[in-house]
Amino acid sequence: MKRMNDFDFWFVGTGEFAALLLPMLAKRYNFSRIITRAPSKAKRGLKDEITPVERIAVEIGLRPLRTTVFTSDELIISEFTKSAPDGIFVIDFGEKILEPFLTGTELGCVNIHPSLLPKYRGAAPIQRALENGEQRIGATLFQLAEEMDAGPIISQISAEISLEENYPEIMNKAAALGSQLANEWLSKITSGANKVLTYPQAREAATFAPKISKSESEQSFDISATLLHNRVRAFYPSPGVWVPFRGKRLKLISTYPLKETITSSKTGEITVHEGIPTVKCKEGSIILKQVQPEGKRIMNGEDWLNGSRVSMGDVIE
RNA sequence: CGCGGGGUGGAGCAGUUUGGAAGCUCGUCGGGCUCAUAACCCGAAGGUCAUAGGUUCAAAUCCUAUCCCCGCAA
Repeated sequence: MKRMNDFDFWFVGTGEFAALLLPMLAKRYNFSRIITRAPSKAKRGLKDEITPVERIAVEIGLRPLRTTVFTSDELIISEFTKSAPDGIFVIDFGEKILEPFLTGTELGCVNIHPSLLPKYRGAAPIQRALENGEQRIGATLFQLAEEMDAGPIISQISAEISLEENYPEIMNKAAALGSQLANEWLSKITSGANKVLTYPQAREAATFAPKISKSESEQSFDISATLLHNRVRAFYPSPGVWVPFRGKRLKLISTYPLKETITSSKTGEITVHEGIPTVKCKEGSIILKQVQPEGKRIMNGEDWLNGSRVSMGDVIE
């Protein structure tokens, strides 16, 4: 029987979620290859931006291999053909996995998805779940199949979340859940060989979580306080939520919804609630705990109130 | 060399165009009022105006260089 460290895996990932999982998985998994995307020109001054996975990999002493298009990368394919690993983790990678990788290993390609599949298939599962005000999130370990996020499930776990938790916090939680699933799976593999059961996803229950588009980051107070709050916490830190204010953008960083509606005030009007700015929404009102005016750094609502000479004015739109 | 905003007592800002005594809203500390207070009144402390150099009788303000923070775009 093979022991834990006899199994050889590849880790293929790009984004923050994969970057969180890599060190957790690397504690017990033996990754012979870390594969991530090549750096791209990005941000101010258009500097080379390495992927979160590469950053973390280097931090923990692993040497990642960069690729532009994984599935057609000659070098990687030839290495794979020569000596395929026992299995591949493909996490938050942003590219559809094709043959020879898909079915070319003993244990297959597995993915850890921060959702309770078949709900929230797609690119932004956590964000969309938060936006919809879900009270439970989860993680799913499943086998990759041809159809996106539709493969058979190995295991799944869920957890309760609160109204105050935002996307990065939930992502951390989901990663912890995901690594737990991965570790349990490894234990099963090492003890019971290939007797890991999977079950198909309920196709008719599937929902989709499309990427957050830039245009969604402009919001107004003409929706319910709860929905606005959910979007603020879901879209943070990128692309974030902003409202137009005095010709510039005012990013809403951290908020909290109130059921109460201040009567006799109109939508978008600012009142001061215990020193903290509060804005009336279509339904209820929203407390601005932290904001970020364009060109400034993140600040507390009170500070913004102090410096910007805001009082009982209007926030347009 | 993608575009742009900014660095001023502990916080957030005004003042820079038209050089000439360091200001605003808060916070902190002390005192007062009050049954009491996060409310109100009075007072105080606290600043190399990012850094270096230059122009000038005089620089937060004009010129040059550098560092740092941030928004947009991609």
